[in-house]
Formats: sequence, structure tokens, C-alpha cells
Amino acid sequence: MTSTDAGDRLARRRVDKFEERRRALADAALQTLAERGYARTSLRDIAQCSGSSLGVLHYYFRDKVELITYCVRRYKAQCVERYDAIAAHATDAEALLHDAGEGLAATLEQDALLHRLWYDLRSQALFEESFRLDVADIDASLERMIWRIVTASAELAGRAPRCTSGLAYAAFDGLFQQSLLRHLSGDADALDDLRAGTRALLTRLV
Amino acid sequence: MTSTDAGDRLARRRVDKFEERRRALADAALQTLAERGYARTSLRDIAQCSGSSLGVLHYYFRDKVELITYCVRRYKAQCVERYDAIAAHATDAEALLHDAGEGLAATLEQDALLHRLWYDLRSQALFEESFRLDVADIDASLERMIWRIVTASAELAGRAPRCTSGLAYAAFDGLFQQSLLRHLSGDADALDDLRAGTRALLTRLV
DNA sequence: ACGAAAGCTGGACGAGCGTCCGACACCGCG
DNA sequence: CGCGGTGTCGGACGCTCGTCCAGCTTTCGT
Repeated sequence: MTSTDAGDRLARRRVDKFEERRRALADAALQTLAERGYARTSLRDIAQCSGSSLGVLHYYFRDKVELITYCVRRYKAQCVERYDAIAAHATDAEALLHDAGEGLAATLEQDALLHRLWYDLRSQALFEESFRLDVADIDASLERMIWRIVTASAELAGRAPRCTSGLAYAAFDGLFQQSLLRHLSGDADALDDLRAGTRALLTRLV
Repeated sequence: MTSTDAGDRLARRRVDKFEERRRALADAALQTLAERGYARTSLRDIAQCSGSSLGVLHYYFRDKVELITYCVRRYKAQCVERYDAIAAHATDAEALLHDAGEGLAATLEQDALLHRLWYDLRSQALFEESFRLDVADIDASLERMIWRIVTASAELAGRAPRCTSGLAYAAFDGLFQQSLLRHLSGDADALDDLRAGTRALLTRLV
């Protein structure tokens, strides 16, 4: 083993540790962002909620934009992973209709705060150029997720989808967003309406 | 005429002038908000863009929240007025399909910035309780507008709507929001896709 | 065990924020 | 003309923000 090999291993381990810490900080930051919203969250809030300090944040992230961007990327990873499971195993059309509604409703209930953050960030992207690429990326992931459900539903029903992937996503996204707003406002019917709406959309669009 | 009558007239004229100035300031503020977004707009920005000063803003509005709320209410008035025209005069189903798509596309193109502000404010409402009532109010107006189009379309086609008013609004809202994001990102197909999507949604939902 | 590098701390700094206020211009009335 | 009320201005105030840094502690290869 040469000395440069040892150096490489060393450097790699250091980088790994650095990255791991970044991830931990970003996850804590994501939690805080989800609770207070993008515009109302300061680096001091994030530092306090993650039990670290301002200096640490600046040690691991050049500035606030880099931290936020890193957080959003992590969020996206969680998002895709979470959604990939929804349309996985359904053997008949009726079961898929049910599972899709239940999946979306469960997601809305369990991760309401994270999705609130997502809509917040997407709105920011309307104003801030620098967010648009990441937002478009996440949107594309979600669109693929919805499209998998739609095509699976069509296949099980022996039909072809009667809409484009973009339209299906837009409609489901609107439904989910509206449900989220009502759910967070304390509307008890929001979840059931999301289930019913999912079923309705799915049967109209295929 | 008694002296109190004269006093009343005088007081009323003063109040009118006061309200008129508030409106003018709010309209200018709305312009600035639409351009820079809620979180990035300071009272100094608003003062500068409206050619007034910080002191004037505070003379006519107790604080920033009152100014913003007043702006949103004015926005809502414009909004409803603007939309009421869309589904007004269509004599056959095909014409309505066409008019609805053109109306939404024209709105998207002409008032992109105002709608961007609307989505911004609605996202803020997810976090800030104090916005929710006004946002819910505007949402309800928009939902009624969409529902008028859907029912008119169903009637002209000799059918009944196959969805609830809430689902129709959610779907159209999602479509419009997605189109807005793409339009602002410079996607040249956004407008055409909105037209096509409107037609598709309308034919699937009735 | 020791020295250097990595990791971390708390506070300082200037900018920008919402708010507030004293001073001044304007105008109709006595 | 002078006077009080209305409208306006620009700066001061206290605060929070993101950024940055001097210096301390911890870690770790040698």
C-alpha cells in the first residue's frame, strides 16, 4: 500500500463524514423549514432547532441558498422514495382505485407539513429563478409518479389513458393542494374528499 | 340645513377622500407585490414604487398586515370582476370549449404576475392563519367561476356535470398553476397546453 | 505525547426591516 | 391675516437578518 493510497482513503473518510454531517444538518433544517415556512425561517431558527450554532451552519454550507438548495434536494429524494410505493402492487382496477386514494390520503395526513413546504418552495420558484431547476425536477418526478398510477389504472381497466401525463399531474396536484389547504384549516372532510376526488379523477381520465 | 348636516357632509367627503387615497396606495402596492413577491417586498419598496413615502403608508394603514390585507381584498374584487366575463355568452358547446380555453389562456398571458402573487399568498396562508379567511374567500369565488363554466358546458351539451364543484375547481386550478409556472419559465408551449388542457378537462368532467 | 488540522463557538458587523415621530407644507375658515 | 387641522416627509429607533471571524476544543496521524 502506497502512501497516496492511504491518503486517498483518509480523504474519502473525511469527505464521507463531512457529507454525513451535512445530511444531518439538512434534515434538521428541513424539519424547521416545514414547521415555519421558507420566508419565516432564519439560520438562527435552524441552528437552534438542530442544536448547533450559526457558525456550524456556515462551516458546512457556504451560504443560506446552498443550505436551502441542499435541503430541497434531500426532500426530493425522500419524496420520490415515498411515492414510488403507492402504485406498486394492485391486481385489479377497483383495488388500484382504492389504493391510490388511500395512498394519497395517508400521505396528506402523515406528511402534511412537508408538502406544505413543497408548495411554499414551488411558489418561491415563481419569483426566484434559482429555485426553478430543482422545482421543475421534483415536479417531473411527481408527474411520473402520477402517470404510473394512471397507466396502471388504464391497463387494469383494459383501456388507454385519455389524457396526457402533464394534464393528469396538473389535475391531481390541484386536488392534493386544495385538500392540503382544507386539511390544515381543520376541515374534517378534506381527507374523504381527497379519496373521492382521486377515484373520480382516475375514472374520468382513463 | 342644520350645522350637523353640514358637518356630516364634510366628514363624509373627508372619509371618501381618505378611502380613495387608500385604494390608490393599495393598487400601487399590489403592483409592487406582484413584481417582487410577498416575502421580498418591503414597505420601502412599496413607498418608492408608488411615489410616496414610508410615513404616508403608515398614515393610511396601521401596519403592514393591514396594508397587505387591504391589497388582497382589492385584488379579489378585480379577480371576480375579471372572471365573471369568461363564460358569459356562448351559444353552443363547441364555442364554449373554445372560449373557455381562450379566456384562461388570455388571463394567464395578461395577468401572469397577479396570478403569481395569488399563488404566493395562498401558500403563505398555509403557514399564516391570518390569511386563511381571505384566501378561502377568493378560492370560493374562483370555484364558483369554474363551476359556471362547467355547468354551462354541461347544459349546452345536454348532459349533467360528472363531478363536484370542488373537484372541478381543484383540477382547473392545478392546470392553471402548472401552466403559469411553465409560462414564466419561458416555455412557449404553456399557453397552447393550457388551451388543450382546458378542453380536455371540460369534456372529461361533464 | 505532541503538533497540526478539523470542528466548533459566540459574538461582532453592517444592512435592511417595520415602526414611530417631530417638523413642516398646505388649505379652508374665522 | 393668523390659526388649527389634515397630509406629508425623512430620519431615528430597535430589532433581526446573513455573514464573517478570532480563538477555543477536539481529533488524529505520527
